[in-house]
Amino acid sequence: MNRDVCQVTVIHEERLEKARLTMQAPEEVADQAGFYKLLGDPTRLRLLQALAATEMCVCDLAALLDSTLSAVSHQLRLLRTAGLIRYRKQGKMVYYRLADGRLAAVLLEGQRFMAERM
Amino acid sequence: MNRDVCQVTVIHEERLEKARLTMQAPEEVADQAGFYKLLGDPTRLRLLQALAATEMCVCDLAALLDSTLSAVSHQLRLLRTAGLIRYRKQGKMVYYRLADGRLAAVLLEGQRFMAERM
DNA sequence: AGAACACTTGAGAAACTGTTCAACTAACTC
DNA sequence: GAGTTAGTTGAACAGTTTCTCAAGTGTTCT
Repeated sequence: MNRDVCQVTVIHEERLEKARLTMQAPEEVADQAGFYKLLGDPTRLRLLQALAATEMCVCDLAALLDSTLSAVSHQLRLLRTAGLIRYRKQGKMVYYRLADGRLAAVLLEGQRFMAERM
Repeated sequence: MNRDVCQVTVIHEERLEKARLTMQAPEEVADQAGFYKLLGDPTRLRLLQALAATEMCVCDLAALLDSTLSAVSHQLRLLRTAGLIRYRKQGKMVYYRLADGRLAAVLLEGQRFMAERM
């Protein structure tokens, strides 16, 4: 954080104004960045891609990612508390699924974006 | 990483098969997660949102984010080497812009997703 | 040439992240 | 009840990230 005042010389004040219009408020930016941060880890992204296909229990997910129950459970908790996934208990098993079908759409759009650029 | 073999019991083999179809290959997942990771930092996300509005020099961006030239330059380098932004030099100033208009679309879709969920 | 400006870069510190391991809960089985 | 299985949780550790500070580059100005 800066001391008191921004000492940096502003060159194009009109561009700053234009940019301020399209930018989100600080709190919204934090939420948005938090969302992307969750997608920004390979383990979590694979979990989400898997759950986009079908509901699965933790055991399945651990086997699919060739990981441990513990590691998967920790990551599922993060996705869960962020509201990206939901779960239901059945006996001693816990089934996870995407909370929102539109998340699958967002993931697909991200894949398309990466695939199409050169 | 696991030792040799996955000791986890697979409960629903058919679900794993279904999931494997929608999931990306490991290398693609890494790229995709790397992309989201870049968006997952408030400073970088604000830079991208700003550049989605208009081309700007580093000085402008530092003033806009109330940050330092150094901090902004470090983050711009990450976005630059990832190919998300480009720059042109004009005299002693460096103007940055989004490399791809579709990135602005992706950012907007992300905002819409966050805004619409309850 | 020398000073000023816009920006970049490397190193270091502080904070954060993701995994592992061990201990735990809760449900099912014998 | 004792044992097993599915899953969660907390602590600890290794690795990563982001900022700051100081030093550097290259361009403009006088």
